[in-house]
Amino acid sequence: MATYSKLVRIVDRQALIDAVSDLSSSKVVGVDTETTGLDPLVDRIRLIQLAGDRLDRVFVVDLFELGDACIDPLNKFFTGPQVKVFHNAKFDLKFLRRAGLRVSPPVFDTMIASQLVTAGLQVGGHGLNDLVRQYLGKNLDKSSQMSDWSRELSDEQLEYAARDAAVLPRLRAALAPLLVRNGLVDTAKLEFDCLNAVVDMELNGMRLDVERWQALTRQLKAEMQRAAAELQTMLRGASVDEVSLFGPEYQTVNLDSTQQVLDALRSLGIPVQGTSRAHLTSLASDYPVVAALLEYRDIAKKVQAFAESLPTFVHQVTGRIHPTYHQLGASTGRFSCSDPNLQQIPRGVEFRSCFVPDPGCKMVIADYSQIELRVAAEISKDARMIAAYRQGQDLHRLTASLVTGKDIGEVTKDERQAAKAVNFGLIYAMGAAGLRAYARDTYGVEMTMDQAETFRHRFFSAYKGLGEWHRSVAASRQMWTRTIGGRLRSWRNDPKLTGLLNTPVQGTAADIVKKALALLAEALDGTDVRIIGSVHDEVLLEAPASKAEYAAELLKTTMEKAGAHYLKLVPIVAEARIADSWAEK
DNA sequence: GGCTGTGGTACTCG
DNA sequence: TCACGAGTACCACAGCC
Repeated sequence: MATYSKLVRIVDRQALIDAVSDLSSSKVVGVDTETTGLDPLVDRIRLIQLAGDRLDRVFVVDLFELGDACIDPLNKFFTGPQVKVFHNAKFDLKFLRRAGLRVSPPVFDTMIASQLVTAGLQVGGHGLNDLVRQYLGKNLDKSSQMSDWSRELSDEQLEYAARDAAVLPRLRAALAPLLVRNGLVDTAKLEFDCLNAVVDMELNGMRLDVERWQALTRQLKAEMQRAAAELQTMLRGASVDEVSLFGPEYQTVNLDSTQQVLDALRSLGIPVQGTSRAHLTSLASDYPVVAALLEYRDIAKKVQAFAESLPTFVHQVTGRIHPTYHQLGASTGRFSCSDPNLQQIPRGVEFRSCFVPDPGCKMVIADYSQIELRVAAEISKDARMIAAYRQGQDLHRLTASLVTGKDIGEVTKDERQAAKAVNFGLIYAMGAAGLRAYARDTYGVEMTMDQAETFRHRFFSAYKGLGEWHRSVAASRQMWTRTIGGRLRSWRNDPKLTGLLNTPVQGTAADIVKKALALLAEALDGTDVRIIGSVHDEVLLEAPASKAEYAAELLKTTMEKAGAHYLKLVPIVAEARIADSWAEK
């Protein structure tokens, strides 16, 4: 598949300067890299391929030949006005950054563009080869992809490298009209603009106080063993004689097997439907063995999923944890995170206090205040919610006063807590039964079925706009939704009402966080304040102690500015703090 | 008997 | 029995050599 006529291998500085000059005639330049491995913290870039859309040549820059002589000319190009087209830009940007090269917008990522236009519908892959096949009707030979790029390069390798870059401007030309047609230009720009922040978060990672973590792990494991032994004895209650006859090894239950645990509970005469927490909580007060099981589960989860696994992710070179952020990992537009998933580290102080800044540094942490409720107020245009937020009122307290009939000043702590469950549950059209269960399990709030029904009724009498929004979405029978920023999600089969309501709210919150990250990456470029993580409504920075105040102020104002970019009726508030670990409030 | 992949369950987060 | 969105660990099972 010939997509270019000439491959120009660049091995000296002057040739590179000439090449960059030639490329200035192109508005769009495909960029790809070949690296000696997959880890930007260990491996190195061998080649950078540049393919201008107005040239029939592809420049293949050999970094092993050029060394640091490439930095200035390439930085001139990468900060220039041309659209730099990548496929899976995050991968290349991380390696480029490590080589001292920073790419400024405009950037176009064909993988992200493809994910956006399919809007959450599964359509096969978004690999480069998938896109070339789909949009250009050709097949790419990827056989050189995993070849050894650290030695003398064969013609075949060079051709492969050039071809991957050459195809990118053409892919962009195919994808850009689809973004336009689907109203996704702003969303695409948002995603492209926050690439540098994602690169920051992955390259910087977070520091784990390993000794502290290991001490925690030892303690949790001891607790787990105690809990397991106790539970094991209680589960064998019906067959104590057998145990005394055949020894303690007899009839042990695999505590991690729901099947065996269920059988054991039933053989004790306990009427269990399933072994999930929802089934068990109501039985815990009557059956000590059930309480023991819940306690064991609690500790076992912490040991197995977190305590033992996290240290395996500490990087050999940096000593930090570098997770992978999946920019479009969730179909609402949120990030997902893996290897490890730092977005689900338990909230408890004992865990989060192990995440610490480097010596001499502070963590600067900010989160949005009730962002989803605020977005729901904006989308539904509910007059009462909007007024409350404009006046800086506490919405949970307001809801408590509306459903109890009390004055705002007389609302108790417990009532406010109950109202939290009411707010979060009911904005997405939860039923009374669901509300009751949700309030109990999530907030420890007990309410009768009648109370739940009454709360629900009063809630929608108070927030009429919210109810109207629910009715209009239910009546629309739409197969798609959009966030305020225009992000699209489509369904193949009839979506549930709750999904139709939740997606634009969660997605708009994601738009806001991404906008904040994009602004931050730009504002912090060239400083020693680092973006180290993001958890849905929270952004974490690490800064030298002397700059922590500045960073906190910048973080708060930037996050609020991002909110104001999307929300016009409701103010968005972010709260920042300076801390010596992730745990401090 | 041991390996791999898959689906289900349970639990963590916002 | 739980509003939405995720990832991971574990078990159970099917299919394979």
